[in-house]
Amino acid sequence: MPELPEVEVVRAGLAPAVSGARVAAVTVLDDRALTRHPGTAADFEARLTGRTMQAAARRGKFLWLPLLAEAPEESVGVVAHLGMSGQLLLRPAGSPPERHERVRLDVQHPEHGELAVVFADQRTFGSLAWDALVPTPDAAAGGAGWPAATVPTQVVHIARDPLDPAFAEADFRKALGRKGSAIKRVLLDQTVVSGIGNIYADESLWAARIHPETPAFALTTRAVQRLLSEVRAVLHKALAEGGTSFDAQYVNVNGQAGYFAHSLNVYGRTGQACPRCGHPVVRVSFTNRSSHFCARCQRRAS
DNA sequence: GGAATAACCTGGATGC
DNA sequence: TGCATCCAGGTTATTC
Repeated sequence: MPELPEVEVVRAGLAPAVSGARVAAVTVLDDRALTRHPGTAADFEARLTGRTMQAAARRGKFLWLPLLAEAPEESVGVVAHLGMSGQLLLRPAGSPPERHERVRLDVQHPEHGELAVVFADQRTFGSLAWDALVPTPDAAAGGAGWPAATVPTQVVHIARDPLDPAFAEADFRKALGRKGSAIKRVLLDQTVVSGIGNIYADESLWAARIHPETPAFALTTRAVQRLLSEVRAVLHKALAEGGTSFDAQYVNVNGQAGYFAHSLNVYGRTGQACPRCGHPVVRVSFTNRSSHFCARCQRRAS
């Protein structure tokens, strides 16, 4: 499931291939890949064809490809979200269709020549969209790979992620102090902190020895600092290992899987011994999904 | 206004 | 073997 490390691996893989590349053709094979696009598939194809991409940018789990301006004051780009199973793949020009391929961009790069940027998505929760870029509320850089202080309108409500140099720790602590919800729910709230999904929430809470159902406001300042430190450590480690791949759902732009699944301590390890204390890892239902934790290491505070 | 929940979706795993 | 059901989960609209 693409969370921050997986999306960052994709962004870093895309960046050299799309920066400076011109979109020669756009083919939408499935309109469901454009659920966030305000117009039709034909509109998306027409807008993007002939445009030149500047970079590959990311905030949290959102990606965007800013386009070179063709008019004064114009600031636009293509927003991408991988959802549950989306993939952005780099393929040779004219390569056969990928399984679950939804959109294909045929691009021409001044150095790398002709390439295909393929958006494939099994469960169709991901999407692409044309969007305007607007100034960031804090006037800092938009996100990873994008030094300009702009973000797509669809991303402006998304908080900065913990690896962003402009991440405001004080604001994060204040937000937790106001939340009566379970800390895990807050970690998954992309308007509070972005980039964390179910896997890394479970792993970070285990590392910080915090029960997932602890009310956010009940965490001490020290506990919040420890949690943030563990979130960053988990994300950095996952990034170094190429992300988490359980099956073919997540791969990098070359179709290769990551290795972090081998480093998971609690996620998906129901009934297995906690690596820290040996107590069996438990799984509980949590708002349409699952939480995995060690009931001995992660005591619930009230 | 904040919090909780359902819906969207596909394919693999499981049970009968 | 074949069919039905369950499960995975990011985001957002809806409901409370």
